[in-house]
Amino acid sequence: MERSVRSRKEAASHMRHVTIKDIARIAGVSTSTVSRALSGSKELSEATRERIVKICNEQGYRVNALARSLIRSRTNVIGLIVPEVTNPFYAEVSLGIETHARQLGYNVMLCNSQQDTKTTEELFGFLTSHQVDGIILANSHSDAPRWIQQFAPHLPTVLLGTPASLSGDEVNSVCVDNLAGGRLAAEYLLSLGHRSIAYLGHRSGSLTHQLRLRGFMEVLGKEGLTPTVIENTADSSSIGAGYELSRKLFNEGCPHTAIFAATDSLALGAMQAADEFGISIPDDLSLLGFDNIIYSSLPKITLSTIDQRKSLLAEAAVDILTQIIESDERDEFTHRMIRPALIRRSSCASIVD
Amino acid sequence: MERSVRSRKEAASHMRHVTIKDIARIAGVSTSTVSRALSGSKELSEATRERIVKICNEQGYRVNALARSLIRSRTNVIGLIVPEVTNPFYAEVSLGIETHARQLGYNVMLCNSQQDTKTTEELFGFLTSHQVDGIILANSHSDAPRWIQQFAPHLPTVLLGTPASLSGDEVNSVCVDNLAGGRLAAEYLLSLGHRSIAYLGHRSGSLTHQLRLRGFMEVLGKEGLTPTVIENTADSSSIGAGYELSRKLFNEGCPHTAIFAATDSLALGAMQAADEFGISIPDDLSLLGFDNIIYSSLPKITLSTIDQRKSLLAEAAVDILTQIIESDERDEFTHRMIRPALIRRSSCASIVD
DNA sequence: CTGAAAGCGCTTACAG
DNA sequence: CTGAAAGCGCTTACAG
Repeated sequence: MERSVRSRKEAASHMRHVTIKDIARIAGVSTSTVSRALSGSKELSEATRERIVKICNEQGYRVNALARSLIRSRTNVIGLIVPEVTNPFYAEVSLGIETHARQLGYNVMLCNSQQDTKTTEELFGFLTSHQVDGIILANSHSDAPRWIQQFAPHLPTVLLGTPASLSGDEVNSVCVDNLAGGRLAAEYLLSLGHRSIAYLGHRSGSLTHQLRLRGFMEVLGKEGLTPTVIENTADSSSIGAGYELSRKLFNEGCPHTAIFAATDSLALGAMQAADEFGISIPDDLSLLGFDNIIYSSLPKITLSTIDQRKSLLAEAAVDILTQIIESDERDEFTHRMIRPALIRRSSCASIVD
Repeated sequence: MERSVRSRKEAASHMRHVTIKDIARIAGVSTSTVSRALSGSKELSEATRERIVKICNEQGYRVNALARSLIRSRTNVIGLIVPEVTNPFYAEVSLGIETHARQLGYNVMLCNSQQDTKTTEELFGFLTSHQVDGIILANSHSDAPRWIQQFAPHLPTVLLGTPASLSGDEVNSVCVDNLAGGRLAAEYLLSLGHRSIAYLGHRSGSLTHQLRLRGFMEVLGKEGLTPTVIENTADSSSIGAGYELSRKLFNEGCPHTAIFAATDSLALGAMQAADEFGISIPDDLSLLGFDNIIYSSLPKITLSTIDQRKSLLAEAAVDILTQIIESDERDEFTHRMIRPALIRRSSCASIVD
């Protein structure tokens, strides 16, 4: 009788999941014992635990993560908000975060904010509602620290990609050392013999860009050199922006032997423009990027660049976040810098006099 | 007394979330009423519902999705398993799926399987354990239909990217019409005047490739033409594979005026090889790809190709899945084909005699 | 070593 | 229109 009601239900909806109760009944023990057998609690005999585990496998039992999380008040999932996964930088970061998190026993819920503040706010709400243990916000918008403070004041969070402004902002952050990156770029170009260099696509509103430029100028300055800074007034460092800026530069008769672009995308735009102007890279002009997005390694592109080391960024973000989660520490804030790396491909050549 | 215990707890861990009980106490109603006010149940007076909603906002209340899902036995989250988000094809598909799902009130949990069977199995288990309402598996491996049947026999699922083998496989699927894509490629190349064409990188184990080739040959056949098929024995259609295959072809003195590559990545490899051999595209050789990955639109690349229309694929997959979820229908299987589109860029030229 | 009981934060018949 | 009660599937002190 009861059996028949049961099967009716099963037919109507998808198969009922087998629960801890079913296992308990079959094993002839209490649900507490089953629970303990599964949680690896060592306060029960090896014999029963094995028997129970065996039954679970036979029955295809899977713990209901919802119920478990509800009672443990831990979900072991962390939220990740990126502008768009289709951006290769964030795709790599996402993969790195997911992989590393899984190794540490966490799963990630990935959300695309489309670089929209309202959406970002909603996503924070959504993730909170799903009781994530923490959130990583990957974003280089200068308001990002504020978003974190407003939208998730009580949750462990880390900001990936922008340095949190130097003081006052109570957020954890991970980013590449942009200052060092700028220096690295200058040293490399200098070592190749370049002395007349343009810095392409500086967005003065971007903290990241500011730091890159500062490091770059610092090193050139020691040689008594000053780069020509080409400002980007658009609001993103797109290929298109790099193209427009470079066209203008080439039209005016570019006097430089090398261009350091604020990002790889800008450099890609510069390549396109150079192509149209019959300027050969690197024979006529050396071109150095920043980011090392996947595109840059493509055949026919092979852009030399400064690597952001996305997997290190990803790992550091996960490490910091999980430490906060597991230590319950909310009064300290850590800022981690990753050392950038020079990637030599074929877009820079040395000047032979 | 109780108060002081409470605040101690708050200090120790992160702030306790405000629950439905707190709201009920403040509003002077029962938790049932609060619940009803939030679920939009219309069986309560507009006055109280407004009052309750106001209190919820003031208190920053957010429903606990875990508890709600547990009792509703619906999570409104769908699982998505892709090989790797860093693959631009899957990045676009992921973004499309997340965006469309969110519009329909679903959230997605994205997992990277790294194209590994064991990982795939674990991910199915993980998602099941998290009680997702359904799973989309984006994968072009020919075993994919079997994975679905084995790992998620009782869950709504859809396979994106491969056609489920024509009968027997009880899975839902969405993919581009590869046969039509092959035809489209042939028609285009023919219209440009090409008569001696190579089909580059055919993997005979791939159902997708088989269909592309069949459509391609069908149209050429009508003109009495047969393409030279260059087999790819490697297990993936990488840029590297395309490069190696093309090098060999060019070394042997390529007699063709056009190459149709089985995928864009292969075409990219062909570009690289052509560059090295001093073969100009499209002046000396026309090159047509398949997929339309983002790379193909990059400056200096501008590959003509057959578009897989990822956003349509994504939407169709979500639509099918949510319909199954909401209808509880488990005995029908739908296979949706998306029409491919020709993208003309600059890698194909017409032959002038 | 094992079980009964309480409870995580909700929702939803069932009464009124 | 509203409340008391049961229950979703688990875990974890508390007893024994």
